[in-house]
Amino acid sequence: MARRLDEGRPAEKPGRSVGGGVVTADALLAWYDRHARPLPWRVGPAARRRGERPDPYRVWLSEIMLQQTTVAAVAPYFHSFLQRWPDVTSLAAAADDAVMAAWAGLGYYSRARNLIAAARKVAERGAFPSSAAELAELPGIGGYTSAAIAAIAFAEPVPVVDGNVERVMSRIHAVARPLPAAKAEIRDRLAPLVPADRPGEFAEALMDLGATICTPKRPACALCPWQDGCAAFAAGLQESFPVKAPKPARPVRHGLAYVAVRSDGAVLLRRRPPKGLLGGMAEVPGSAWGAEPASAFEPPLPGSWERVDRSVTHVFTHFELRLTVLRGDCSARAAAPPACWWSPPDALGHEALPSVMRKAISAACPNAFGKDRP
DNA sequence: TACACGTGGCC
DNA sequence: TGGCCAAGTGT
Repeated sequence: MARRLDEGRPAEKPGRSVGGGVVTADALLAWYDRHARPLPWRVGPAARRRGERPDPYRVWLSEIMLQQTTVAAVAPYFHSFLQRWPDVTSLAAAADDAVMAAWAGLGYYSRARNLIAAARKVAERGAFPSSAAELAELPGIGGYTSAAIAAIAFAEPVPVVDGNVERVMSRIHAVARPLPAAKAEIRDRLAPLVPADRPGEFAEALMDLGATICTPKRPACALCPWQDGCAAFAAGLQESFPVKAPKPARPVRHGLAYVAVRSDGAVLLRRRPPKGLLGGMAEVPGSAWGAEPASAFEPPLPGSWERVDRSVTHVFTHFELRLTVLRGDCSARAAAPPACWWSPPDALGHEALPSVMRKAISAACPNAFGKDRP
């Protein structure tokens, strides 16, 4: 357990100090007032001063999209969702597959399934709940997201702990316990710093600090408003925190993918099971994925199948997939097998195809897709 | 607690 | 180039 270096100091404003400077909400908010990132879903400090308040729908949508996903990847999806479904009522009324197709490419597809379910619950009850505890009852909203929405959209003074905050706080206090076990300690150390008047901006500020100054590699400590109170910096060990448990090795799995192409360019697709990996998304027919390369596997249609030169490699979080792609050319009259459908060229780009399946189709048909992703 | 769950960018 | 990383949640 890391010893608190600020033990015994007089309790004025909550915070810790090392070299005379102090870690306070005021210091961070003053930095944020000057350096807040302008983000599409954010009401910045200047707009807040003018009385503008965040829209809970936009805050919620952005927070779901941002789970384990970079700002750069989210921005175009956020804009396209907002244009198509400007409020929770319209999203609640959307067809499931339209939402899944709009989410395609962003990853972690259970988020999209939970997004639909949560939108319908909110539409049913009339509005978003305004407390972190109630928000956490909605599907797809856990400890981080409930706190973030409650703080940013409803000004509830709760500690908001994401990966950025874990990094910042683990450095400030030189937390020796590895993540994720240290999460409770970090939340407890953050809670007394949360200001009652600007809890949402405090959360946004801490995340901005982690994203732009207190970065994983080569943090810009010279620019940090909390530098004077940082135990890791004082010891010259800022890059040694946070301590993390080692990650397990990533196994390789193999599979076969059959890209059946009709003479008019339509591609044969089917729907994956609703839960699990890529749940509810579209795919080309293929074998199961296993540790050994598949030997014999029945094609979805009879005919001649030609192996595509380059197999497709795709890295998931917990395994690496190597797909052998086979292409078969079919007549315009070929019937789709049970539970499959032909997707015409002008529809293919609008299907709920995950990236790995777009790779497989592109390997067999290099011009199958235009630039139709957000 | 530990694992399943996507993707693309960076160095 | 391969490992790491990004505003986590559900089971």
